[in-house]
Amino acid sequence: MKDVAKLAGVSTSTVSRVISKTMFVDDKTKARVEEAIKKVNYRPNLVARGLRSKSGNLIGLLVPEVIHTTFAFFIKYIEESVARYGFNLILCNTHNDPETEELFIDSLLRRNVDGIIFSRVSDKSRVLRILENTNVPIVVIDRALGSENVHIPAVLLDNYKAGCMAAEYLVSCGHTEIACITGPLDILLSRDRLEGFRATLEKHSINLKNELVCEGDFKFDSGKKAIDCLMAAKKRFSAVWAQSDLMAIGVMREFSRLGFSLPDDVSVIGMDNTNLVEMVTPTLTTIAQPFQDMCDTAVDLIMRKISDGEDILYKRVVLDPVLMVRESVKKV
Amino acid sequence: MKDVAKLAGVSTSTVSRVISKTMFVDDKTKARVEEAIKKVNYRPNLVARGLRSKSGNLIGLLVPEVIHTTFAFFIKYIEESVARYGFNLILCNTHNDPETEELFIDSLLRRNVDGIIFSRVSDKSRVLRILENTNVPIVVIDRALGSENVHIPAVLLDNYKAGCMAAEYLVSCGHTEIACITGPLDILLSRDRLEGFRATLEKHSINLKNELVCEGDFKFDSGKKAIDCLMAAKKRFSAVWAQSDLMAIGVMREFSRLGFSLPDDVSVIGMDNTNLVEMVTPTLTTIAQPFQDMCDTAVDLIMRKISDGEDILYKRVVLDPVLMVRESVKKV
DNA sequence: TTGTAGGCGTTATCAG
DNA sequence: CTGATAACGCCTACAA
Repeated sequence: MKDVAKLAGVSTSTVSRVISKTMFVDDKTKARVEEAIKKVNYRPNLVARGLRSKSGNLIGLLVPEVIHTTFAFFIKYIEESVARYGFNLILCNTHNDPETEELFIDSLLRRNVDGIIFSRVSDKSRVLRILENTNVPIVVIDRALGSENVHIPAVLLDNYKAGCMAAEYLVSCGHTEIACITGPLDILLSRDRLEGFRATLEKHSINLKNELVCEGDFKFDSGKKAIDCLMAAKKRFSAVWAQSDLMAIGVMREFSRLGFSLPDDVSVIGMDNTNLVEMVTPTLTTIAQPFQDMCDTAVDLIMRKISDGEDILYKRVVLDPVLMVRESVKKV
Repeated sequence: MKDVAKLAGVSTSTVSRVISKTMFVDDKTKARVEEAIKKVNYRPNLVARGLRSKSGNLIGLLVPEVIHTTFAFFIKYIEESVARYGFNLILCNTHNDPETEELFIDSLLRRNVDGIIFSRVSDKSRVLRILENTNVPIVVIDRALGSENVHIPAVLLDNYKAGCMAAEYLVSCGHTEIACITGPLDILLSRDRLEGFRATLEKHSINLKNELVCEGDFKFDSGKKAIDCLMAAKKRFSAVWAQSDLMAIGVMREFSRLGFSLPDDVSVIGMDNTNLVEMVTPTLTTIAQPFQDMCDTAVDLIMRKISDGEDILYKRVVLDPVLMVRESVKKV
């Protein structure tokens, strides 16, 4: 910067002003400065800027896992979205471990990040308290903070409605004996989905028997295990909703292994609409999450807070799921 | 920091020394300082540290894509690896676009990152030249810089050997009429794999006909398309190697759709060993990439350069693929 | 419109 | 072993 200033015959403050475009600079000097900038190929140092102005155009993203889950979508779309704003993304894989979570949060705050996006927070309140006591904009994405009486803006899916849609579709296809494989039931969204599912079935005078509800963990293996469980208990059902595509595919895979033919012998509907749905046979009917919308919304909230100081504290955006019909559900 | 110093009755330099553990401090004063640190809950600001010492414990990672590809593994393992060193990761999705790539590199350098890991570089030389002219440690992972006469350390898979292993296994299962779906042939590793594959078949007196070689793009759809192509041309073959799991699964999916039974009618072997391999029916035999090894090696190289100043400039680590036998290849 | 000077929170250099 | 003091590179009052 000094070099530029010298070359252009101005002071560093003028150079700074030309770069930040925050004050009026005489066109002629501006031109000279810009030329000098090009000549020495000057690039403002973002660390120094971050130190001085407490804003280094950085966003932190915390996810509990990276591979082959819905979080990959959050990572992708959030990175793309912040990049559009000229920001960089610091990615933190918390492994769902509260301690790791806390460490990362600490790091991010010490880096003066401009915002933090959380996809899934563990329910440990110490992290939440840290977050409440900072003025760095925070947005939670994908997972509501349930009982905790904490006010952090969130971008969420209408999970209750997702359950309704899954049920409605299965019923419309003529199914009456229906099973459900949920996510971990200590997670609010799993319960919301189940409630919507159950309520809608009841609306159609179908009782979702408890013995046909299995708790999974959203992963592939738990879909397989759930089917093993149900089959071992000789339960009867013609359709099953798995609350994640991975589990749904686990279900399909296990039925195949057991010699069932899909969707003739049993119908499966998933949730998420990951890329996997087109890769299996039959292709998977599923409830889509609007990942990109969710991510864009989350980033927008942060950016608005940053630039306008807009009060997003009590904002809570709820987006709608979408039914994606493919081949894995049979009309009976 | 000032507060801590005041509370402990020392100067800020002493506080700094206690934190960085770089010089000897009297045990008693050290204890006082540490107590004061706890008392005011002091956390060193990483931006200021980054500015002063030009090292903010940050690593930049550039990938061409995030979702459902092998890059997800790189992201996961590299994040985990740098986290073990107490570093954070800045994730940049370049979309394979040279301009975006350049922008990100620029950003990273201006942030004084301690190192940059590239998984796939586009062949545009301007980026490479930037990288050569900086003293920030760089490691390329996964994709060699071919013809370019550029010296950047790299962590690579022995792709030639991968081709050999795929061929060897198919031959050992009795196949003699074999097809291959490659990655983009302007990428060196695709060619390496094909050459190893072809050479090994020839060693067994099998000629890999050009009409049985299809160029894909590593993605799911191109696997499907390749099969359409081969079938339309009424080619005969009993086994096919796809140079990525995604394409292999595209192949399987397309065969299923066309009414073939797998692996009885045709055998498929993939490459990568992604999580998908267990999700399809039949499960996919594949050539595994040691993703975690590759990532750990890449990060280790960078860290050694950072801490010991070790000269990694001409280092080139080549790791071996591993055959993973599952159900998708039939012995004939 | 432009220059000067001070400081953002650390660390490094140099005395003591 | 410890304390001043000066930077790191930039931004921003304040003054001119």
